[in-house]
Amino acid sequence: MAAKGKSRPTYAEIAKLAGVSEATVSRVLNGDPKVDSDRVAAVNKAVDQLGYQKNRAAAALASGRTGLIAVVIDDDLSVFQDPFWGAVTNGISKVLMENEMQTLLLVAPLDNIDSPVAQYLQRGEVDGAIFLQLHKDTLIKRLAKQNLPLVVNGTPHTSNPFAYVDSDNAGGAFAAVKYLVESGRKKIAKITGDLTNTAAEQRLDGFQAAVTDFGIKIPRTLIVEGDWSRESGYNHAKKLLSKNSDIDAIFCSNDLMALGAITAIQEAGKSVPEDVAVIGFDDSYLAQNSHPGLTSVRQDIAGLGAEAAKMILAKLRGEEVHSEILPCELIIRETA
Amino acid sequence: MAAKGKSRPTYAEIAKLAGVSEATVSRVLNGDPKVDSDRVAAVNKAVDQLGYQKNRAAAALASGRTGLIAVVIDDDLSVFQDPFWGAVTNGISKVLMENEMQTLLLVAPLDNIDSPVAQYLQRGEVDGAIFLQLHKDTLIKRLAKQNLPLVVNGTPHTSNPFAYVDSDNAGGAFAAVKYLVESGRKKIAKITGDLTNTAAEQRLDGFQAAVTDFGIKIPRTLIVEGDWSRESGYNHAKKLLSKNSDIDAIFCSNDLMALGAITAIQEAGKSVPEDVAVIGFDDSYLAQNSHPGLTSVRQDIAGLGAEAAKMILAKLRGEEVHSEILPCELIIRETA
DNA sequence: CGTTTTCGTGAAATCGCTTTCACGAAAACT
DNA sequence: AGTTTTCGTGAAAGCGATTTCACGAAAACG
Repeated sequence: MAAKGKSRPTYAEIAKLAGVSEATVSRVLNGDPKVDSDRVAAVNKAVDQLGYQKNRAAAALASGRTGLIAVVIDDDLSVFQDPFWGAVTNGISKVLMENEMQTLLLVAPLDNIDSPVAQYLQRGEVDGAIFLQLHKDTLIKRLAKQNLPLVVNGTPHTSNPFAYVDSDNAGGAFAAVKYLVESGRKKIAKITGDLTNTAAEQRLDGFQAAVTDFGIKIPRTLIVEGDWSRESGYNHAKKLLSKNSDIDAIFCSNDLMALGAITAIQEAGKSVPEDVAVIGFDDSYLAQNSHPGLTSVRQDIAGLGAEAAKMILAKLRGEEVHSEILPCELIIRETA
Repeated sequence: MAAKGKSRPTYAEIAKLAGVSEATVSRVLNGDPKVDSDRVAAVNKAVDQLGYQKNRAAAALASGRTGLIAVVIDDDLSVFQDPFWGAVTNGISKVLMENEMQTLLLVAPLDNIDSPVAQYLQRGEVDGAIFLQLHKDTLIKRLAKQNLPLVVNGTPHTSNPFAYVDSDNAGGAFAAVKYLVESGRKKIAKITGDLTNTAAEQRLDGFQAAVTDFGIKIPRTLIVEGDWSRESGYNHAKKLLSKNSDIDAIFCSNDLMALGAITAIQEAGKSVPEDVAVIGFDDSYLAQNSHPGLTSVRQDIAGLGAEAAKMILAKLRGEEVHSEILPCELIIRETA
């Protein structure tokens, strides 16, 4: 009576072939250590022989674990305009896949705490979540309270007990300034990102730490707040240069503003890097393909994703997880 | 005896509260039209009252439908370096989510037909798949044979019955050339992409169609094959200019090569666009943020994703699906 | 008005795996 | 040697939906 159809094999067949119970099959397939090794071998052999592959839905229903990790992206931020988050997601996906977990992409506005995404996450349809660049942490807090394992990419504002991964923004900024100082620059301007953003804040902190460390005096007026856009880099640089003709370097908190600054510098009749050196941040596609080549601080983007994934996996295993800060590297090209 | 715990409600509770059977609950929740309207109302009311949310795993096990669509990305192509695929994925995700489906991200090398990804797809753990930029179609063919609904993003080589979405590459190229001709350019060079790629091919076709249409003569030597890289744009442009000092426009099959070409033109002591006009393709982040602003052919990237998603959904509904070609738009900036 | 269809409905089987529980055998204790 | 623990194992009870099937009532038929 046994269906010899084309349908995929189940535990029943494996159990019969291996001469054990279905319970034992389950134990073997889930790596339970206390199964007699002969039986383990028998089951594995049967599995191979039948070309068995587990039905995830059934496993999920029975165990309550879906094998899915959500990558949550705030739509508002037009996150995918920049390849940055794509690369991070890529890194996440790779590590998860190696661990037989899958990546579920959740792109949606996160403003509303009762949005479909929020509901989805609370419904237990994923085993964990990785948030990319989160601002408001109301949702996160709630989810954390519900014991959904989660990891944040980027430093959260509040000192909540969220595990997070981030680049060493301050360290990267420090290295950039160090390099500028060592190449003889004295009057270094800084165009920050939107300072409500922790990354922008940290990059500024690193700048100031370096300035202090190297004992150079930078007047307050040389530090201005941009908004990450090319225009903001252009406008700020223009203003800075008109008021301070002796500026010999501008450090921008991202590449886009750096490119804007370069345009402003050139329009002011000065050359880069001879008159004014420029350093960006991110070592984005833009920096890599600009002309002249933009010197920039590179983040370990794939690493950011990979670490986040590893952290989630560790959490699922019930391990204690600590936040991680990944080092940045200064990539020297032509503008500094 | 009924557990009044915190666990989520199930059909059993809804059925009891609404005074109907579980079967009817299922019918209502799945939109079966032939249920008495009073009962529909009763069930809906109970659902609201209990704050019920369906358990996907259970539904998946029972129905064989997972509610998941895979977005398959070939890792080889470092697809996420360019925000293009991220944007497409974003578009897909949005449409799927509106239809209560989720996006499963599968990033992996697709060379091996027995790779984990391939297995995963064949295992029926997703209801359908959208392939981004696929080259070898061995895997696709096999999956199609297994009746996995799938849609390809980008025109496949073979004239297989795969449904696909693509931009009107030829049309976009045609428009670019038309614009060049209308602004008085006579000697237009073309740097193509890697011609094993269908998009590169189509962009060349469009170029040639326009050239023929407008009755201008372009010597063979003005059409060269690049490889999408900045260097290839630079090198080809340099060579072209040295041999043909009267070139007054270069149309490149992507933005990166266009930027390379601009550098070459400027190094040759000519100005853009006065001496030589340049048009790129993709209207990428790069084009939008270059200086001078790069004139480029924009694809409807989000539309590409959205259409692909809609096509998959239609296929799931059992509808006949036809491939779609989305129009491109010439974005005029400063280089032409 | 009797007979055949159609229609809405509920009971119950099912999807394939996980996990609790109980049990006998072996190991570790008095 | 007798008792208590530990250990590996299988039977069986879920997990929470979907779907088939059969049934009575209503509609349509002759």
